[in-house]
Amino acid sequence: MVTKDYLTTHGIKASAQRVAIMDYLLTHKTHPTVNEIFDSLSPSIPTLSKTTLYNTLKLFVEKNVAIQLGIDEKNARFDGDVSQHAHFQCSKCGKVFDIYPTDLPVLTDVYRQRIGNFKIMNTELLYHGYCDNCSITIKDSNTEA
Amino acid sequence: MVTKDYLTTHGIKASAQRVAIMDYLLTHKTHPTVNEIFDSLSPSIPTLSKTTLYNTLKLFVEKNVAIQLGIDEKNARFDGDVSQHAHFQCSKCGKVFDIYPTDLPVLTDVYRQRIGNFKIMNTELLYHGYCDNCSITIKDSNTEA
DNA sequence: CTTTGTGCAAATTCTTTGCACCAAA
DNA sequence: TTTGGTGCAAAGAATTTGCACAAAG
Repeated sequence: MVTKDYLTTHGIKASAQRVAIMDYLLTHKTHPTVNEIFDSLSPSIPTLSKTTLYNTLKLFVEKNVAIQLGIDEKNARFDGDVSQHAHFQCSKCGKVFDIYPTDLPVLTDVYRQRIGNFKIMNTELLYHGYCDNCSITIKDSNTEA
Repeated sequence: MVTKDYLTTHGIKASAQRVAIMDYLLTHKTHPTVNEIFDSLSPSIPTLSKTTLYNTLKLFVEKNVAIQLGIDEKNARFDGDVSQHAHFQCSKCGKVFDIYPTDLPVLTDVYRQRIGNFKIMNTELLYHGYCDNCSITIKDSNTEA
């Protein structure tokens, strides 16, 4: 299985849980919260615990096979796409979307530099606003959360 | 007092608590957490409650006299500087620094645009790494948190 | 009075920790 | 065996909620 190799390549010992979690991240590019991952994997791995999820996701971030997003003020969200890209969260529906550098006027230069004497290890570009779908409906109703 | 006018100008009714909190934000550009603000103001306003802090900060963000930062995964942090600027958090000491566009190669163009069909209301550019001070000490010790 | 702000206490939610059990090398 | 992974239950921390009292118009 590819995911297993992907983990071992990055210095992570494979286990059924870890493979399942990595699989989930690579398959569902929805920037899931811990709970969302848990709810999705629980049926197939009934014994799965939140503790393992937290442990594993922390490990993934340390080993650079996942990133933790700061875009959602409520929950930690995770992304198995570690390539350089920005995120957009809709303030109405809460969904998080990927925005790749090609969609942006200028961006890549800003990344991974030294600013003054600060050594930058990683960069996060976040946008909040209204997505395609909610930009329209927001005019009709005030059904904000 | 200037702060009081500042609040009323932005459609916020002034109260002793609100003025004190806004004052704190404008004076201490340290991107404080709720607890930091609470600990600082408690001595002078002994009855101050966290509830009021949460209420007030939420109100400030809604009225655009403060922004809530997503840079710190642990706690919400607030900034009374609503001008466009980026933030850097040191992974070692935890301090948050302001980075203004002039310090960056390109930045302002990226802001406040429409990307595809998304309507962007606000933008946050976050950097994680090691600050001036910790860039040096990190070589000597492994005293990471 | 009437509306709005404040703050205590309790409840919720998210995350971490301690410890015992399991599995693989 | 020995080491490392898993998961339950409890603890901890941050934030929200319900409600009563106080303040201002």
